[in-house]
Amino acid sequence: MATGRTHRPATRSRGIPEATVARLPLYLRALTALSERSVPTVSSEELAAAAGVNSAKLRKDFSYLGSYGTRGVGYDVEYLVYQISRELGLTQDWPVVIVGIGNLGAALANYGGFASRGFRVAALIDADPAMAGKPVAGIPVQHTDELEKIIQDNGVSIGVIATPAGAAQQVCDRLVAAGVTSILNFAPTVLSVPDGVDVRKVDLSIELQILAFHEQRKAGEEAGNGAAQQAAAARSDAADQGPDGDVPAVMPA
Amino acid sequence: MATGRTHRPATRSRGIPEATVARLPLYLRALTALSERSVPTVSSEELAAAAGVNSAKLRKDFSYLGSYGTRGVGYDVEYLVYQISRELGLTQDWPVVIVGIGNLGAALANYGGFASRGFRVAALIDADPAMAGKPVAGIPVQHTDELEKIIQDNGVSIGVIATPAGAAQQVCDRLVAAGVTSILNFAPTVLSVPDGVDVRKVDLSIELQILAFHEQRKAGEEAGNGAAQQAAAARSDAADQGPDGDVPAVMPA
DNA sequence: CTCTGTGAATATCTTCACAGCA
DNA sequence: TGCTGTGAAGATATTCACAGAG
Repeated sequence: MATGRTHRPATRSRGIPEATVARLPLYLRALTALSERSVPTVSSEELAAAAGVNSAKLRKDFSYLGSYGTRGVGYDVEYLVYQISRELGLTQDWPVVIVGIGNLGAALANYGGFASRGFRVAALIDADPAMAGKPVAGIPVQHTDELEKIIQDNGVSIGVIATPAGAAQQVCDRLVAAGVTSILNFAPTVLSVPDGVDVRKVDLSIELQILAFHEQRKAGEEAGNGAAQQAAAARSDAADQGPDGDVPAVMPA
Repeated sequence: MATGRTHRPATRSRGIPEATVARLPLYLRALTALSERSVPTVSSEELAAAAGVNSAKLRKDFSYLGSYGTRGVGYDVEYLVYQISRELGLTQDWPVVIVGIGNLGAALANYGGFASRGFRVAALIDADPAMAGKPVAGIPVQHTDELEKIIQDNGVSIGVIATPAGAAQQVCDRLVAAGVTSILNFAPTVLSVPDGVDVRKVDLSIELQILAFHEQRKAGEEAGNGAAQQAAAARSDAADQGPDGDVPAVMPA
């Protein structure tokens, strides 16, 4: 099955574009904050500002979910929180395992945001026998030998890989064989998985390199400008994780 | 405010599309691995497989950099490593500060991939006075009061924020005021920055939510199928930022 | 012949701009 | 009115498919 070329048509899962799905968590976070402040409704303009996107995009995104707003008024915060949560599948509980309990794995285990939204750390797994039984974030680390059993006993379908790069593919294979179909990969490697398994990666080094690229370009273009330029407060804001506006590129003063 | 309409033409930094820039680090990693194995040349097909992308995309990406390949042969590994490194600005040294030395900050400080490619941890900064002076990853933590001085003395233009969400914007403002123009944000908040400052974010919780969305859909579509995968159903795959597709691409033995 | 480089065709995403409901 | 919802336009990104260099 080497050179796949199964060429799926990119298949936006149901009818919701992938780009929209990636923004839903952002909206949800902003809405949750509003909800905690007991704000009853928001306009697309306000919510968009809070989420760091433009309002037309937000409205278009919501239009894929249905018509949950009221013209002339805005969106009901609580209702929207519920709808987005449901759409994202956060109304159910997702047991997650973290494999590789080094510095990063431990940090992830301790990360509060984990538990907050439907995700529950079902187990911590590490290959080092010395770690076995040692509690991290209140959860005892288990040995890799138990991996398959843990996955099955807990009905885990989401796995987080925080091992060194060299071990990642092997761990991945075992997770998938045991039934995991979604993987969040922190190891700096490309993982091969069968069709039907989702992989997302988080890679510090790649992010820094992308920043360096733009940084270098800034230095080159402003070619003489030294330090902090208090650009007229223009306060654009970092939108998506990816393409944020930036790029002064001969800014039109 | 929001509706600035400054409408810069999206300005792909020079002429290199953002999507291509985001993949260059991936290619570079694959090439570096080949280089270490002393492989002299690669075809677009092989390199694409190693990087987890399709070969047409890779060739198109490289075409933005110039014509560095040889028809009928492939690409010279060493040469390409050099060209991509230069394009990404990795031939120079980038001092980086990490602000917020909790579990995550400490993990990042210890992360090897940091130093590997032109990035150097110039300083660790934390608001907790009790942390001051304590070495993490061999680097003594300094107090937030020193932030501006550290940035200026070291000529830092890239900052990493690993503080709690509540402190992130404030830290961000100080970094920017001190001269930082690229920020990697690990805090689960949207940061506002002036024009000309790049922000990229890494957010565990968002990634998990995106996986949950697809996971839910899988469960729904296969609707009767119990455990193991092997769904014939339509497949989406890791999209967005992690454009490693399904990519079986097993090494051609 | 093989494999790059690229125009052209698609597919996807973003933004505009405005009809029309509350 | 004020704001949502959305067709249509515009911008990016991906993929195809093949001319042509080596």
